Amino acid sequence: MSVTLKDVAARAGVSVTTASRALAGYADVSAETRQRVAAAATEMGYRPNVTAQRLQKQRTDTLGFIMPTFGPRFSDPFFSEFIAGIGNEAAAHNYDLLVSAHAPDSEGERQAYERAARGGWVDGLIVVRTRVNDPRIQLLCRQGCPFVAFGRSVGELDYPYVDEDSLTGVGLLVQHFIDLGHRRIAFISPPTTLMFGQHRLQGYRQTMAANGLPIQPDWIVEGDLTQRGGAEKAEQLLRLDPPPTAMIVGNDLMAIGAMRSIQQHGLQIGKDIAIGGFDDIPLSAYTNPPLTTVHQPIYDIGRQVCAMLVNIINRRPLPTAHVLLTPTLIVRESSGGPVSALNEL
Amino acid sequence: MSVTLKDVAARAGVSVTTASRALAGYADVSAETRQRVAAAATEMGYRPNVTAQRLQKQRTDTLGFIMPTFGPRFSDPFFSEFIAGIGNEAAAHNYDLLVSAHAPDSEGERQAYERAARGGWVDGLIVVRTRVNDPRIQLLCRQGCPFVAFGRSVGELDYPYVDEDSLTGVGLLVQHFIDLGHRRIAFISPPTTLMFGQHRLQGYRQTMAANGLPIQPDWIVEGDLTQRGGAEKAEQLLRLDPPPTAMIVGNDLMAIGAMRSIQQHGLQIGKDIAIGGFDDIPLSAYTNPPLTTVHQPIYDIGRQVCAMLVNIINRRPLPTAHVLLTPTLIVRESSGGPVSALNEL
DNA sequence: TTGAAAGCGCTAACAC
DNA sequence: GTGTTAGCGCTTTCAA
Repeated sequence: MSVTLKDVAARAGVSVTTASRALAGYADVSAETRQRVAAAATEMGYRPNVTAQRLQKQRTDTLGFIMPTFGPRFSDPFFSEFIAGIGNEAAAHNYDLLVSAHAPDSEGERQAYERAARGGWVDGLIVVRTRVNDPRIQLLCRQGCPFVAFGRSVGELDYPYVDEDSLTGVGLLVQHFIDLGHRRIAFISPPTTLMFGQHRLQGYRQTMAANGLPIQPDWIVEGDLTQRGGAEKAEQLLRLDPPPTAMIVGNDLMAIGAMRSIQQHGLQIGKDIAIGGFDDIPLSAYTNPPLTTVHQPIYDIGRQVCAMLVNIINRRPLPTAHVLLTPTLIVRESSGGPVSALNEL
Repeated sequence: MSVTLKDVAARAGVSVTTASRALAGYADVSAETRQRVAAAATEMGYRPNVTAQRLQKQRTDTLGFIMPTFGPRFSDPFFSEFIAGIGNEAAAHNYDLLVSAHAPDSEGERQAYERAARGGWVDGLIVVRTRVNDPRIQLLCRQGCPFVAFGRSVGELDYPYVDEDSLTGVGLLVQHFIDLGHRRIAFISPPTTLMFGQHRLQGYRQTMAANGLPIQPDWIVEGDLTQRGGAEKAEQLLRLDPPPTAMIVGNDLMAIGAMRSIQQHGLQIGKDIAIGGFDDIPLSAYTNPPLTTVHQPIYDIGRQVCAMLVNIINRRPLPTAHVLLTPTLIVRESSGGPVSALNEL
């Protein structure tokens, strides 16, 4: 058992209360007493018991993050970076970060959110990969549990979020390919149960339409955000006759998978077919060829989401409750050069 | 404020004590009382206050993981997978997982471990990327704080760990390249301040020696585990005269960076130069060309480490305190085929 | 079978 | 300035 405040107080020859106030830096403690208490605390190596503080203060000083994992061999680099972002920001505000992992839409996930919403477990939650009619958001809103999401949702619910304007982002990508001369542009969509899946898909549709380009139904397929998924869907697109000359892939991980399939068909990326991704994960600059993509500052988003949540918990006014980041297109070799009329036939 | 045990007790017309025992399933409560209490609890939506339980029980039911982050834009997929592993296992044992992020060897990291070792914050810790003379391990051992590490260390300290036999793993890789006819094999080492860096480097040295192959000092360079680092170091190796015909890279992330540099020099991987990595991250099967590497089951290691920790915390006997996993070589195209005598000259 | 009472370690009114 | 007292919500002796 470790050193308690009581021990320190005894050593300093004061009451527990005084010791508490001395350490908390209250003004109504004589300088001399404060000294004695501080000295005693240091000598004895006193550390306040956080659990006791929490029980008393009725707050946990802990933020929760329930990470949607899709099974083992799950290793989306997104989460490492995002957790580093929230973790660092949380630490800066003296908050702990509780992480748990559950399959999306599973019973376990539901219970975890339920538990959090009940209060007493964490002071607030960070929600990612918002879904259409997201039950998590509905629950948290209903229960009045503080949270901030990375991602918008649909419906009349108003809640604080940070999001990247995926629609515009994919638009940049589509326009880029169109400007290079592509006409048969396919789209490997993220799951459209995810809000950003919808946005990205919509960005594709809208920009194609805005350029007067018809979309073949075959050109749109939905992947699961993994490399494997990307590879499978690209495979499917390559079997079309005629195949697309460009593929826009809903995230970098799938794009990397897609590139692999294409190369296995003996096709050259950037020449026979152009590829664009989304996220700009660090790896995307190191693929062969490097991947054209849309940048998303994950680490900073993590920090920002966390900072907002801390403000909400402490009832501090929020500068803005809805942050929509403007995407940047990162052009690399996978988009290739202008398409010749021949290739386009 | 939410429903407390007191509320439930009042509703059921019993004392708090009885309510507590009824819900805890003690045998000395009449079936009828138990019923009433359970009903009241359900109706009122009672959830025990974990903080109060923790204060009383003098345990947090929480595991800590202090993730060594090397700055923003940090996104090693290792951590996503590892956290998913511990998170799932922890949840299965009704433990929470507290994650914080600190730069290795920083003051912040030291304080975080200090805090954990003091007790009261978490019941135990998971330590990764063990270092030579690791101060974290020394601290935890000294304080008697329960922990399990992923990785061995040096010194007389005996502590529970899971580790992969990196030495043997790299050995497999080196032998594989030697068998293909390579003689000038370079090694991009992980930081040798990390234990696995030492092991991997040693695996390289030993296997080269065992085959009677001399090592040029120039052939060994040290990288920082990132793609960028791998790219830079490969660049450096390519400037050697004569350059190596094969490079073994200390982790897959650096290997991917190295491949990029090599390709930028117009060289063909698997033909002009062979590459091998370590970790078998999911991505390594999707690089161009796919990467020969040594498999490391991160997710399962996370589970196993976590399970061991839970046993230790609950003073249950540990089947084995030291687990050393046997590595498997995954041969893919980046190792190319046999080297011709010509190429080797 | 049940309840009163003590206490986990800390904070905060309120008196002195 | 400092101490007394009363909890935060829960578990657990110990008596009844």
